Order: sequence, then structure tokens, then C-alpha cells
Amino acid sequence: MTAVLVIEDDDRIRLALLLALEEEGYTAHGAATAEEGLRRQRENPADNVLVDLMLPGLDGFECIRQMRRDDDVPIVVVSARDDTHDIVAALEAGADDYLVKPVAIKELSARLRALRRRGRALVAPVPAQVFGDLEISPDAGEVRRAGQRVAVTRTEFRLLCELAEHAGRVLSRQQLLQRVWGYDTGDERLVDVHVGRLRQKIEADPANPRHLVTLRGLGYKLQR
Amino acid sequence: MTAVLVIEDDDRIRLALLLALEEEGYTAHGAATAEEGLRRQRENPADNVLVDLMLPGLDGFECIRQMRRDDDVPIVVVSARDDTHDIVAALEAGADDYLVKPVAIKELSARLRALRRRGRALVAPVPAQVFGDLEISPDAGEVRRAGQRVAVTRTEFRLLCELAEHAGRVLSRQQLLQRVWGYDTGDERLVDVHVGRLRQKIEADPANPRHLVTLRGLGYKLQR
DNA sequence: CAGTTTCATGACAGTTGTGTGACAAAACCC
DNA sequence: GGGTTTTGTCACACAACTGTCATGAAACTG
Repeated sequence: MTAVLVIEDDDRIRLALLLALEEEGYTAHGAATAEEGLRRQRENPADNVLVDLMLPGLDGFECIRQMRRDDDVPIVVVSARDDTHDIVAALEAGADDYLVKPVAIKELSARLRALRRRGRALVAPVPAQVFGDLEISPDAGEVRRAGQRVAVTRTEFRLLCELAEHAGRVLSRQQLLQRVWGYDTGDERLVDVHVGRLRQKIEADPANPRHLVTLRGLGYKLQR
Repeated sequence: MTAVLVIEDDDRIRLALLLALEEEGYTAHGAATAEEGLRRQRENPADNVLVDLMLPGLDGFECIRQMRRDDDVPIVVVSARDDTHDIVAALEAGADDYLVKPVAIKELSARLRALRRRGRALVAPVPAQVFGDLEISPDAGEVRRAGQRVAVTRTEFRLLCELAEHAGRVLSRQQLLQRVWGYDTGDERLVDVHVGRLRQKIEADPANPRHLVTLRGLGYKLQR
């Protein structure tokens, strides 16, 4: 069952969307403010999020940015404004699609389906991975070395998870920038720096890494 | 550099899109028919595909379906018709987004970026190739001889992969220069040097190579 | 068998790739 | 709002790699 969270302050529109979505076979929940939406999504993550741009308090753009910080859920903007500037800004903020009200429920449903189809390839359920004395639990957000909990930052964690998900496989700096940072383009040295910092934390001897190894000219990989 | 393929039969619109995309920093190519588009994408895959729905011959829907059979590239429909039924059908066929003409180039660019951010799955894993006691796994960026890991440089690795990909067939120095170095012209001796270095690493007796053999006057080949 | 072409290899200098510490801006947390 | 953590940029140093060249060996050719 696919769960959708609708963040929209107008009660009538929110209820109409919720009803229509349930009609289409989704489980739908609503939130009237960005803050409530963020909290709900943190506590009980939905598979898709619909968000209005005009919200009281925290606006839609900010809501998207904050949610994107630690959630990769597909976000669709549903706004009354059909304005290129808004569309671009929303997508820049991290939204995946932008629909103009009033929305045809069939179209919305088809777009949600398209987003999930594309998203699925990425999301590989990884319960917990073990690399020798290194242990990574993506769900718990924890990294352990020799049973001891290691504090890593969010970026380091995402980088590590990305490498772990494709364990044994080389990932180029470009691929990592794309998948961890979402950059299309950017300074590849950024990856080096974060790999370096990660090594300080997870390798017994950071100068001679056993797990997070460099393949000169190719990229990095995580091995057992 | 991000490459975009535009499949659109109207010359004026196609050219306008191509120009606008290049202005935005993309490399853009055009195709006037679905058939030409499919061929181009097969031979020289772009990172994004834009397709019109009204095409002579094979229509856009069919074009999308066929492309989806063996390509996961993000596909965006650019159509004159703003009709829920068309939108749903296009997304069902495998498109990832649907824009109504006339499109704002900034919006198009932002949507392409959002699609790429969502990311493509890594290409399917390539199984390791085995040549007797020699083992090459492109994914892991590793070469093994008799189970033992051998350190090879990037150029050597590419050269080896290229030879492995056409195992048993002779590749001329020109072909290797072209495929490994991307040189159209250059000193063929360069290949000799790298083949020599590679032999030192992967052959039990480098003076009498068993796998990476010379075919005098023709080139080199990799055999089992 | 002498001459010619083709190939292997060692040395070397210039280039490139990577690790790292310092630093400033941004985000975060009371 | 002030202090702390995290993030991204930069510059430098060092190690690894690349391409060129010279030399000699090996394989063809007539």
C-alpha cells in the first residue's frame, strides 16, 4: 500500500485530495502546516509527499529543503501559481514534479506512479551491512567499528551508505557527487575530502585503509 | 557534459529547442522521426530524451515504449496537447515527465536537472572475465592472477578491459589508441610500452606471454 | 645470410592524481 | 544570539603514472 502525505493549508482542497487519493487506492494523510508535515514525515514516512507552496509560517520551498536534508522521498508540488520562476525554484529546492491546480486526479496518480517507478531502482533495502569490523545500519543511522559506535556526520553517513550499497564496486567521484550530493557537476575534490574524513573515523589505520580504498584514476570502493 | 536528444518532427521547434538547450550548457542532438531517434539513442545514448507525441510514422507513445525496452534514460514528453488522457498515457508508456508547449527553457532545464538528480540505477553489474589464471572484473576495478590481486594503473586497466571485451580477436595499435586513449592519431609505440608494462604484471613469464600475445604486423590480442 | 622491419624494454622528465591541513561560510543547537 | 559543528574550497606536497626516446633483440624478406 502506497502512503501519501498531503501538506496543504486549505482544508477543502486538502480533504478533496485525500479523498481522491484514497479513491485511487492510496493511503493518504494530511498536514495543514509545513511544520506538521515535516514532523509527520519524520515520525511516519510516506512514500510520496504532496506540498502546496503557499503555507502559513514556513513556506513550501523551505519545507521541501528541510525535508530533503534527510529524506529522499519523491516530492510533488501542487500549486495554484503557474509561474516559471516558482516552478524552477521549487525544483531547485528539491521537488521532483510540479502540478498546477486544479489537478486531474488521474494525472496526479500517473505522475506519482512514474516517480515511484524511477525511484525504486535506487532504493535497495539494506538492513545492516558488515565489512569485517565495520558495521553500517542505514535504518538505525549508525556506524560501528569493533562494536564501538562511531559518530559520523550526515554527509559522511550518506557517502558510506552509497558505497556500502554497491559494496565491492568502484564508484567514480562523479557518480558519488551525483548520488550523495545530487550535484550534476562540481568539484570532485569534495569527494576526496569527505572520504578522508570518513577514513579518520572508520579505519583502524587511516593512512592504509582496508575498507574504504582508493582506485587511482577510477574512484573509491568499500570492500570487506 | 550532459547530452540531450530531441525527437521532434517540426524543424523550427526542434532547432529552437536544440539552440536553447545548448545555451543552457547541454550538448543537444536532434532527430526528426521516432525511428531516427531510437537509432541515435541506441548508437550514441544521451543522458536525457525529449520527445514530441505527434510524430510521422511511429508515434511518440510507441517511441517511448520501444526505447524503454532497453534503456532507462529519463524521457520527457513535450507536446502541444494539454490533455489528461494524453498525459496519463505518456507516463504509462514510460515517460518521466510531460510538458505542454510552449515550454519555458528554464523550466525544462530545471525539470531535466530534477530527473537526473533522482538518478539512474548503476548499469547492470558486469561479471568478471576469466582467462585461465587471469581474472578481470571491471566493476571492482580489479585484476587477479592466480587469485592474487595485481595492482594495475588506470591506462593498463582500460587497455586490458578493451582487449578482454574482444577476447580472442586481434586489435590493431590504431584501434587500441582510438578506444583506450581516444587518440585519432598518435605514436603506436605507446601501445607497445603499455602492453609491456601490463605483461610484467599479469603474465607468469612476461617474456613468453600466454594471454596477452603479439601478432606481428597486426596488433595484440588477449586469449585464454 | 645480410638487410630491413617490427617489437620489447629500461631510463627519465613532465604531468596528473590524491591526501591533508587550514580556513571561512553555513547550518545547527541550545 | 552566541558558541559549536559541519561543510565546502583552496593550496601545497608527495607519490604515482604517462609518454617519449634510445637501444638492442627478434622476426621477417629476398
